[in-house]
Amino acid sequence: MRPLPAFRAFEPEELEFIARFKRGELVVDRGATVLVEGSHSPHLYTVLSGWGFRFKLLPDGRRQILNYVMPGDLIGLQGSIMGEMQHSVEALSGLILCVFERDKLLELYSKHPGLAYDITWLASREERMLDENLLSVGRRSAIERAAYLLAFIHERARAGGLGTRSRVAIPITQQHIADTLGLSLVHTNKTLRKLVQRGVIEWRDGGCEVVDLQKLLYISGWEGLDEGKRPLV
Amino acid sequence: MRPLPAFRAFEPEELEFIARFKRGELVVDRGATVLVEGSHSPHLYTVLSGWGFRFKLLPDGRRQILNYVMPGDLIGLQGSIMGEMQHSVEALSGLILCVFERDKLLELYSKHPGLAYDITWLASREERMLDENLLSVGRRSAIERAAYLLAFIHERARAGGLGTRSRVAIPITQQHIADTLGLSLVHTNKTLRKLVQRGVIEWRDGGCEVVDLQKLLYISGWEGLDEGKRPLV
DNA sequence: CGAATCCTTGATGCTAATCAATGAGGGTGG
DNA sequence: CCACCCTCATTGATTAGCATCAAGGATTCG
Repeated sequence: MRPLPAFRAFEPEELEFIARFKRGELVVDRGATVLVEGSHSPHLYTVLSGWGFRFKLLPDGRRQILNYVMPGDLIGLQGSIMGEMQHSVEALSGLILCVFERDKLLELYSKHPGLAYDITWLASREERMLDENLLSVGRRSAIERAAYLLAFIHERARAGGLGTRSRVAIPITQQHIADTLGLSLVHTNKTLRKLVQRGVIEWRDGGCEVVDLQKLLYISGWEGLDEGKRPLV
Repeated sequence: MRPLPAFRAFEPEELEFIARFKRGELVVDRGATVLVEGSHSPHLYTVLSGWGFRFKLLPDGRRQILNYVMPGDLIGLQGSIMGEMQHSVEALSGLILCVFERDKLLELYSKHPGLAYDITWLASREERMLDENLLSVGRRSAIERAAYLLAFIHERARAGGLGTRSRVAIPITQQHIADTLGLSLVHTNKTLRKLVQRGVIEWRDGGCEVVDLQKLLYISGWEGLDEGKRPLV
């Protein structure tokens, strides 16, 4: 994954530290829960392959999906830094994770300021994505939200090297989209049908694909992702 | 502010570095904009006193307030780390800011890993607050959202040492609340009236005060803030 | 073949948006 | 000092967007 154009180049000693920092790999099945709200995980993970999502639940079961996780994303940082996980993470597809020891995070901060900075970069980027999602859920109409979300996921996936030739199969159900947008399942379905009818997306066999990104961006009123090189811890 | 029970103790050399890191103080009037979306600010700030809010705008003027900033909060980190501000910040009251040089952030990371860790802690905490706000806007009803928001602001302010004897005057208009909750001004007013009638909050002269925190928490279905010691950069 | 999961569609009702208007301070300039 | 304006809060009437209810179809899997 490192050679991908999206990722910054690392120093040899940084790579060496990361290799030592790494504890092992974890394979998670589709639908399994990786991290649970309220738990104290001794680990921190980097996604090597697959898709997942972060979410929170209300006591009565209402679910809000906060963001999606894709290869290169760090998960469990909040739990490592603040003690207790405040959200859960579930696998959308089979997931391979690189496992890190939470306790070694302090060592990373003292010995590798460049990597520490990268971690802050990732945290900052997550915040940026959340800001945009909150804007969407709070102020955009149903169709704008749906268009924004799909364009956003599509762009992120493309930037991370997923899919082939501008096409990405997004492994998601309409229930996930509904829980991300803060809409009901039924209304989400009706909204997505409109996008399909306008020919901007296609929906097939348990997933979705963006057909016309430009039109999707236009509907959402969003300008698209604009990230330079990013770190990969 | 440092002696407050909410903040962690620092080492003398850390304090010394922070003092050198500090560039000066900035006084901002109520209603003024501190940081603008799209700009490249050479500075990073810590709030010394006053209230403000972070927000984003859609091209047609719809506004979403993302979070509130209070004494001890760091603002502009996103801009410093990722280059361009992706949100704006406006002063809700008169604001005094401690100004830091963006360029010295790298030096901080190399020489003071403890402080670097603190900055990540703060970023992580911001993410946690955003997660909770997103859950609120996406999945809670109007009255739950309003109750949650006011309880949340109240608790944060109390934890930061604002107000006296469990009472805090929150310097906010109903338009701000509406733009935070993703509701219209009219509906927000009607919802707040219900909270006033139930005797859980009071609304007076351009602000709001929580009267019965327990009942407010009950209405919102939220369990309250639970932070231990926090850093203050 | 029955069960489970996911998608789809129509009917109905409620929550919240929009429209419209009024009132209560506070500040400013004549 | 008062008339005017501006901001903010408030309230009623109407409309629209979305939720909820209900049911059925398609596909996969054991």
